[in-house]
Amino acid sequence: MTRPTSRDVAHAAGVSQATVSLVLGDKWRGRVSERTAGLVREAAAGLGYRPNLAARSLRLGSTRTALLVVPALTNEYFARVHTGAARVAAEHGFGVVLYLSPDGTGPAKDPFASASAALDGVIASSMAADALEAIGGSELPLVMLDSDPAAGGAAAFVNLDLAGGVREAVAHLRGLGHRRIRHLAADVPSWTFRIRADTLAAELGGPAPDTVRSALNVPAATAAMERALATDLAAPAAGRPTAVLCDDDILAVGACKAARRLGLRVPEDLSVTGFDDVALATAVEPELTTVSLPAERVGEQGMRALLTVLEGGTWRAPDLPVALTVRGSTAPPPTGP
Amino acid sequence: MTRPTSRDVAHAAGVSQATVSLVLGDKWRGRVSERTAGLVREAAAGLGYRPNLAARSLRLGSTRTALLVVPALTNEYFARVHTGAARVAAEHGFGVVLYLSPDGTGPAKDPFASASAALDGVIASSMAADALEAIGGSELPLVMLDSDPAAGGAAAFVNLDLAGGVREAVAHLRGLGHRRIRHLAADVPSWTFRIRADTLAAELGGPAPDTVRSALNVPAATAAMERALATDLAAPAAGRPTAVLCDDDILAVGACKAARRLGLRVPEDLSVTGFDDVALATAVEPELTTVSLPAERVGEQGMRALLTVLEGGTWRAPDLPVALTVRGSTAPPPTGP
DNA sequence: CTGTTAGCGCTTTCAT
DNA sequence: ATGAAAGCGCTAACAG
Repeated sequence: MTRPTSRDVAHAAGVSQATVSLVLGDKWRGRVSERTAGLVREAAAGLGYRPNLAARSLRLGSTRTALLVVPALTNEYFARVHTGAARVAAEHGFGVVLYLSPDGTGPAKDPFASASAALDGVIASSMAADALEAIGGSELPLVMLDSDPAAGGAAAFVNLDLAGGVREAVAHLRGLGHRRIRHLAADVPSWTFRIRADTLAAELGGPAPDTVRSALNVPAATAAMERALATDLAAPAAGRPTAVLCDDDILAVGACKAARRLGLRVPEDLSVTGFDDVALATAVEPELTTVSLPAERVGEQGMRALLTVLEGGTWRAPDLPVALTVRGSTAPPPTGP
Repeated sequence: MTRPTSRDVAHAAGVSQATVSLVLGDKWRGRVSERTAGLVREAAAGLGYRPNLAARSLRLGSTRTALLVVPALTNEYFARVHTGAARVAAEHGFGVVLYLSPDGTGPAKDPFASASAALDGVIASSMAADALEAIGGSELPLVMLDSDPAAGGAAAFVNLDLAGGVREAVAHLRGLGHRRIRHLAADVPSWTFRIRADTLAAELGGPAPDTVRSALNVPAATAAMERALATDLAAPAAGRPTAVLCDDDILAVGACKAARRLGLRVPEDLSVTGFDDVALATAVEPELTTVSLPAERVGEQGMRALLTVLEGGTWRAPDLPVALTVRGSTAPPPTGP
């Protein structure tokens, strides 16, 4: 009752192992007769033959497996990136194994200590940069997601037009009449967030004066924003920020909660915009005006880029477009008293 | 500049390959001298040696890899199950590879078509039952999560005390004064939801009269509940359901949105309870009263169970306890007009 | 204590 | 058109 090997198939079909390999590897055109090929396939199916991947990898020297390095899957954005990457991988007979960077209690200190760590390449998010240090020495092809292209160090980059998203959000708020915009920034030292801050500063014509930082979870964002709002309310109303641009939907949700706790209505008293457009954005009320990011496409492109690099090619592509989705959390600022 | 093999290490250390294997495999006590062992480790470190997992798997016949079958990681519950499973796996030198069942566009039709599919065992959620059919023929050890233990077919089961959770929720609502409780059920043919319905029916002393079914996403739940509520409001107030027990936090969020759209306040006019206690539950307002499920523990236990089975052991454990977390979405029913 | 040897299941020349 | 044989890197008997 042990698993059938290619030798068993060969024996059953009355041919040699080599022939089995050719037929099943789809490399037999003109080298094996139609009839023999049929016999082999029948025998394989009959025995329920499955090639032993370990043996194949050993022989071929490649595992057809990519490592995806992200901070955590509980962040829906990354769950979607994974989905996209896994889909494209599967289409090409590749597998994806995850390495969750040590933000939480990541699975392993060293991605290569993990048993599945026989890898052909790595796809990594900028939010998992620290984890990459562990990989550092490795000579594997690397594709960076949402990272500073100028930084180099990777074989390919997949980026979103985040600057465009920020500009769209700012234009939307300005169009509504907002003059002073606060920035609720993610307190994460990652390029994907720095570019938001830099773009906002450029838009506002100077370093953003009203920046608040918060960890990437709702309670932290609520607390941070509550403090900021309390300060604002204590000061004269004139010139007070009337809108908050948030680095992430999670932060935006926190901002909304904070506003409501202090008796402010969203969007009548305070406008809020988010980033990502995950399910959360439409789960809350009011639904969030937010910059929609094509998370799955990021994963897909990342995998395509890696595949291309592995084939010796070069990967170049424009930034993925993003778009502001206007919903209920933004409105004109309150009119004077 | 090719990757060093154990032979290279042996050569560098001036010993044989076998000795290297013993030392690095930590099986050298009393068989190799301290000094030689040190030499080997030094040489390995110096060369940056990494064992070739494919070769090891081939030799050992086991891959130290488990397949985790879940519907989708974008559901935070399953992302957390994965986190738990991956942690325990890593502690034991195992890897976890994911198979997302075809609810969405799963990565592959056949989990074993995937390249990473050199597996020692499978851990599967009951919500991914269809995917298991594809695996059907396989002789791999199987651990089922949240599935009917009476159904058999698996080497081990990891279950939650969902019935206890339902009973707690009902008791809570009854204690507040609710007499008629509606059930917003997940329209998913999976044991984890059937047990909720069955327990509720038992509690109510008969088949739940006010059941509404919905797909597991916020918009669907909102729509389904909106319809139900509209009917209720058209009927006389007396005897109208005053509380909704939802199979999942996602559904509960939908129920809250529906209520608000029809001008009902939560919890003053309608009480709502959820299931899972994911981040969403505290992101919305009011925060959800919900049955908290230890998702990561489910993943951990699942992996432990599989490890035990792989070692030839038998796994038995009581259902994991759950607990109702009371927050703002439940209150006494409205008093008569 | 350490080295030699065989072989896991597969792919791929090279003969025939 | 097919078969024989070598070898990928590792581990586990068995010798010495």
